[in-house]
Amino acid sequence: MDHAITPTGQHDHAHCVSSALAAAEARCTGTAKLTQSRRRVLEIVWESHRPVGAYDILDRMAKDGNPAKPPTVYRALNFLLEQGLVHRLESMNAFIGCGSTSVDGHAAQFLICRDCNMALELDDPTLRKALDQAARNSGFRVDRRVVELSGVCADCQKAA
Amino acid sequence: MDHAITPTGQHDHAHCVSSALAAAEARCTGTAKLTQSRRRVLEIVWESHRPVGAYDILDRMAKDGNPAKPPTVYRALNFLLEQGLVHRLESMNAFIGCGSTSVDGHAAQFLICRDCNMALELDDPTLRKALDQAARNSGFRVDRRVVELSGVCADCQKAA
DNA sequence: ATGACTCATGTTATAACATAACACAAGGCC
DNA sequence: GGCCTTGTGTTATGTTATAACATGAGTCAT
Repeated sequence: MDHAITPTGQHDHAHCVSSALAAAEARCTGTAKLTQSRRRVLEIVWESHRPVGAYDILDRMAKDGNPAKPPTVYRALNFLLEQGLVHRLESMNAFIGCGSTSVDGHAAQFLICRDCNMALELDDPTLRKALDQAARNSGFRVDRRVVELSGVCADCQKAA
Repeated sequence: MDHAITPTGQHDHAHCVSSALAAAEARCTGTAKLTQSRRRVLEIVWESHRPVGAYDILDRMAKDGNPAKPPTVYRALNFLLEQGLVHRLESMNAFIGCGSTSVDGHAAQFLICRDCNMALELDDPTLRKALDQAARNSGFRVDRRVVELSGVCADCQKAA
């Protein structure tokens, strides 16, 4: 992403979506192709910076006139997860577009506002190192990191 | 807990359970009582240091001769979560006994071994501060922390 | 160009996880 | 006793996710 994303989403979202899609196209050039249904799911995920549930995506597709069944959506989501194009937020059973182009994108941390439901992706290498070091101190080798902090974002604090 | 817990559980587990139960009794002296069914669920959770699913608990209770329905178990689990006696591991939809007596016990971090399924609870204040600081840098106020690192524990690395 | 292979999709059914809503019981307490 | 709070029982249902099997669309070596 070459632009700032604020928690409230006061940004050029069309640009946001188009650059996400472009990045996805660029990444899926090999055997792993960004097919129609995968692209559609990715677009839906990127409609907001709020996490979206698999069944929300299904509803959205039904409204579109392209009704789908759960396996279709879960397959697309799993593909997008593998490609590092979306994240799964474990604490919400929901998905969000990956806003990082870094190699470590899937080591990201999330700040989830319980008021406005916005999820802000951090990609803080210091934090990642601190987490890995803590694990290493216990002899653990870390494969996967789930770091989800819930609370109230700056804007919602002001509003309250 | 006044004793070491190793990832492989090479410890005096009877002591482990009894001190967890004693701590629970001590905590639930006011209006929030540790009733029969709550105690039973807590005991089942403490049978191992592995996260246990709500429906595993139901199965366990059925085998005991005390069959229960899902709401019974979820109510007990919610009570135990409120009292800080168990944790929920979001990335596994499972529950584990809280091995911390500290005030910040619910800010814990977990190391989950994908081979032996053991979950080791860290309660690292440095890590907690680093996470809160990162959130604060984005203007977030943090209410709830989900930090779950999956990988391979020291013993399973040796075994492999 | 066809057979074999791989990858993606469609479809049905069901598994796994969690809660709503209502009825009832037990104990405190004025 | 009447009232209130807290906990439990029960039925039903909501929500999230996957298994299993059939079909189709493209590639590619022979």
